[in-house]
Amino acid sequence: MALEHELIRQRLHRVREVQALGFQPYGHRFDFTHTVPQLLAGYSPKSAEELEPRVSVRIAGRVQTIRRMGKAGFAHLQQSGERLQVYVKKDAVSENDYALYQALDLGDIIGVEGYLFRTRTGELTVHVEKLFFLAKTLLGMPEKWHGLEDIETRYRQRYLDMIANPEVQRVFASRARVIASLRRQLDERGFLEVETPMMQPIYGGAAARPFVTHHNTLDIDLYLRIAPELYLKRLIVGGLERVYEINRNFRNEGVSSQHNPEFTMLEFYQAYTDYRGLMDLSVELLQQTAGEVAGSTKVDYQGVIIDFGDIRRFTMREAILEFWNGPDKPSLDNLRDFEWLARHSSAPSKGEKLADIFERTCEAHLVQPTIVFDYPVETSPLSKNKPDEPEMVERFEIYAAGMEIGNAYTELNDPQEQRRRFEMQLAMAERGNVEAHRMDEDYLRALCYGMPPTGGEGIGIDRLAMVLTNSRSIRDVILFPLLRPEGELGIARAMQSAEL
RNA sequence: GGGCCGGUAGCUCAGUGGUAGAGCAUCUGACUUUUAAUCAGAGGGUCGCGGGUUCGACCCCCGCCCGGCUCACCA
Repeated sequence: MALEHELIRQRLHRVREVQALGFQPYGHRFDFTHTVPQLLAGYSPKSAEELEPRVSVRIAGRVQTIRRMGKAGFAHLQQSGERLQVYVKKDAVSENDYALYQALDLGDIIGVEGYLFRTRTGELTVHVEKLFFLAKTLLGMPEKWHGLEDIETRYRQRYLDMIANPEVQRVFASRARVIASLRRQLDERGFLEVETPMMQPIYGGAAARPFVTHHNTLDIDLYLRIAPELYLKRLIVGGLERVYEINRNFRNEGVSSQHNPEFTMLEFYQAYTDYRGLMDLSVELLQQTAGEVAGSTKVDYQGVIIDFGDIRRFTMREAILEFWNGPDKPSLDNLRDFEWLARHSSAPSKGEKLADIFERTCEAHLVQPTIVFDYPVETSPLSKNKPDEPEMVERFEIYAAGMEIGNAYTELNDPQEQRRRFEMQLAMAERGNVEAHRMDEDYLRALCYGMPPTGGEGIGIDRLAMVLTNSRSIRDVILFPLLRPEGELGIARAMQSAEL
């Protein structure tokens, strides 16, 4: 018989025991005076003498350790990833409370009432006078020394990961601070937060394959958005001159340590500026966010200090020259020459060849925060041409830790040119590019009403959070990353057969 | 999708072509300031799944499932 099965039986028996002592195995409200982190922060610096007169506390938490020694014992209660010790002495509590202490299992959630003191070894501890039972665990906790290390289990059962690996909670707290910081900075600058459709009849705003779903009553297929861009720019047409949205995008593509099929993007649009203005704004946003989240513009990422205080800027062609590694180093003129580009890339068009060479030559080297600007028109169907070089557009990307974390451009607001760009994309689609942009007539119509000159930018929240939390995989900053389903667990059956 | 690596007790991991192991956790007992508490004893396994080879397979072979890394693609 499986242990898990047996353990559930044992634990259900414990539930009876707890009830027999007059406690509810799944309690109701518990009013506490402090959280564990509050007590640790407030009283860790205090000496034993400073804990007089007695400081009375009521706290709740999950039992993480138990050391029983006959007529007394210790336990650690964990809350928000931090642990505080409690001491239960037979003489100091009621008979029932001591019996409850004897019946506790690792993982149970309890409350205690008592006062603070320091043990002989100096650890801040609650001297317990009263116990409360709040919730029973029926399954075993991960091992106390190594914790939960199996990566698959950590992602599938994130709650266990958080119990066993308290630093995980801190990562997600930092992720929340990234979002809060960006939101506050944009609000302060007069940007309005909006929400646009996630289910779209025509997808667009990025080069990606979509997820398809179906609405029954209307009997239409809809696409989960790959980007909110075209809706946000409709709002610019309508006069919301500074808008932003922070929410999920969905792209039906590969999964990797840098890609999850659903991911969080900040997109913001500002009328009457251009990509140069956005470069300056981006630098401010990133420096401020790094400072708030990591405590400094210099952050340690996998052993390398990444400095958001010093963000370099290269044109795409300059970046290729800068990071070219090997013989046959090109000149700037080479990078404008179709023949030279064709010798170094098999991508279909001149601009795609340049972008292809850039990605292969530079991306891995862009560890320090870097703005790369001026992109080929073929790869940027929604960006405005450079006036003096129409085959290039006013676009930049922000790289850090070898990843693209931002993408911005002067928005194309000429509807005739936009129409031609869509047609160019349709031609690319005919040649087999499954990610080429679709014709969006409704968006064209909006542009026909006149969109002010505008700069727009997207920042990948997950990747930024990776850099600022020193996380190696995007799955470490997404609470429930996409995994293949596990199949039947059999736990319902085990619980059923263990029922008393 | 390709290549490489992994899946053994609840957790962390050993293991060998010949009856499946350790530590922690669990259960029983001792212990009134311990802290990876300690001490004595006990239980717990379809060795990811399915085939094959073999007198005999956790181990060798084939297929499949799940995960990690990496390449391709993408942000």
